[in-house]
Amino acid sequence: MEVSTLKQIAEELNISISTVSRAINGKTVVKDETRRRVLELAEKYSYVPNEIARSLQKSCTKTIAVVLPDISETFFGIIVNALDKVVSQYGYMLILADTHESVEKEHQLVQMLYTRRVDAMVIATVSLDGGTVQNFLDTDFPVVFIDNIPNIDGLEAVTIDNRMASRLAVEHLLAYGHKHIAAIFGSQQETTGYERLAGYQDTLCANGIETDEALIAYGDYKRESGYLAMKELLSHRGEKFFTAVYITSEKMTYGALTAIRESGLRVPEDISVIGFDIHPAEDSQQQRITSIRQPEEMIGQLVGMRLLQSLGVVGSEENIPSEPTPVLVEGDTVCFA
Amino acid sequence: MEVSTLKQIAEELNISISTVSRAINGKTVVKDETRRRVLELAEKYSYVPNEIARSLQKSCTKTIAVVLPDISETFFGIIVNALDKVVSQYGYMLILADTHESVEKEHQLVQMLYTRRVDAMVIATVSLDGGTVQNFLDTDFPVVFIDNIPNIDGLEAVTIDNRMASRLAVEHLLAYGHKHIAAIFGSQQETTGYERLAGYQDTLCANGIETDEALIAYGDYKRESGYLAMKELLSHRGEKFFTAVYITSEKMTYGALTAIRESGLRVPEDISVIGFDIHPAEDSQQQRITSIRQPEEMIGQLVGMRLLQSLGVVGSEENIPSEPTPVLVEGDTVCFA
DNA sequence: CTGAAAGCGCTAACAC
DNA sequence: GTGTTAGCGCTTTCAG
Repeated sequence: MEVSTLKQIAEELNISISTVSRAINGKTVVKDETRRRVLELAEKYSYVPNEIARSLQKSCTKTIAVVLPDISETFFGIIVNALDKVVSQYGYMLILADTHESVEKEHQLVQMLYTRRVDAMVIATVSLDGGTVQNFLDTDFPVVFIDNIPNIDGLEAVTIDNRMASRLAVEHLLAYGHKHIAAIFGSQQETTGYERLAGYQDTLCANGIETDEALIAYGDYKRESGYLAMKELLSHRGEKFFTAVYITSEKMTYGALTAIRESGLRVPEDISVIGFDIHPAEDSQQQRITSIRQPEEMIGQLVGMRLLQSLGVVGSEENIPSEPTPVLVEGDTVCFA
Repeated sequence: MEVSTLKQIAEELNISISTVSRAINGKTVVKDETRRRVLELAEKYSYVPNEIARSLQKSCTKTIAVVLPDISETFFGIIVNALDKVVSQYGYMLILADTHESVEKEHQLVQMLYTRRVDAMVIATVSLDGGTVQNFLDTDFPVVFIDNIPNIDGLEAVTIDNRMASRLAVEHLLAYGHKHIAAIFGSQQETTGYERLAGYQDTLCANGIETDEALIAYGDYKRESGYLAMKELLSHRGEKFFTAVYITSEKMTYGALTAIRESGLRVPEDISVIGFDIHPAEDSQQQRITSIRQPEEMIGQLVGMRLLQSLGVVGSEENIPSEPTPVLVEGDTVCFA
């Protein structure tokens, strides 16, 4: 890195540091001649302002923390990409904290981010009780939650209507004549688990179908749990028959598909499947799975706008994109029984 | 954020700031009683050290910049995830700069990172001539290149042997009896474009097959260009027949597959396809494309270790994983003519 | 228009 | 063991 400082330039020119600072920042009025000389020398020494010093002085780092369980999930990748696009226009940069799905690591990282004096934070917490961010709740530190929202009042969150997501899935299946719809959900302690289950039950109920506990299984969003949950459902498909299954996460869907294939059943001929957050490789695959999808790009933008507003860099009158809405993306080859 | 500082604690306790600092950092010896009182008050005030002030003083930020064209590409996501895992163990955090494939933005972001005094940088540059990072070349600032390596001597880079990658692909095709192998490459100004082409040609040559320029098309790694390149190849397939095509990026492969499908040809019955960096949704899809793959996780780890060494936080005797090697992952249903 | 002075919060000699 | 002193590099009153 460079070594030159305002001080060096000031000494060389026999003027004060403040004048050099002013010349470089173009803040207040500086004599043209002076500015010219300063800028010239700055160029010569390839002066690079020290943002750290500036941050200390202004107690603001122009940095936004992004805390995620796994940046390699496409879902998060797209959100971060879109978020970056928005906030970088205002000079903010993202500092990434990958918790690798660990609550302890999340605690630790949030603490570190705290010491680094990030200006704001967006977090997809894996801490079910929101314990990680308890400290922020009473402060005016801007935090926006995504994906998993702790069940605490007054949190700023950007998320889809998870009940609606389930409704879309179930109604789609019903429209195709399915009456026995199994499902796999995540932890009931997370909104993404609880709300999706509720939407599933409500929709069945509204259509005069009684919820059958035996058709519901639970997982932890990871692949293996989807596999096991599906195995279980399939194991008593004899007594508890079903023709379709709704699986509420990408990885669990993949696991479930493996289980179905291993059982010798075909999708969608024998069992219709609706997944969640499935990112098909565009339209290249011959066989695509029908899936509920979230508008990641819009979520990223929304989070960015909200953050920028909290930070006071854009006015609250700015037009913010509307709430993100889940959609059902139909697969190429899915024809229901 | 918290407001309490060492100074506040010191005043409250009527001791010096340095003692408080020492007590909290556990550096030198402090009387037990003193430490106890300091820690107690720190707890009460929920004191959070200011890393910014620390950075300024120590002129080191414990921050590593990651400059990428698109974080939502799974390839990069996995690398970043693995990199983070390694460096976070040593207290380093990643600051992410998404260039959105733009050279100007890359320039601008690298400049910003520079002012933020990041300690090191890993970059997948889109600046073909390496112009973005020219400034670093003579300094001892640690920079590791990935993916696209500017053609400049003495750069630290972590990348696969792209010639070998092509050799794997071509030999695989040859082994299945293909004699007419078309291919789509990226810009010849980038190593990822140039080396892959060279490997393709060398391998054909070594097997007594003359390279036919008419079977080679070029793209820019994006989806649309793969589509167009494939269209072109297919358009004169009458004169220049081929039974297989090797496509050197994930997105171009998807584009090409669309083109093939539109032409009414089937994969792999009519045309065998080998892609690059294809991330199949695990084993869930019935049809998977054969692909050259890079060990992203290892690349991330390797980059992390290298960086840590340059930063002097791990000794150079540490055992570093060996060079990443490309592999060929065979698809489920690909049976060659 | 420019300079002097104070300070952001912390660390690191160097004395006592 | 603990206090004093000096900054790290910059911004920002407040005078002149």
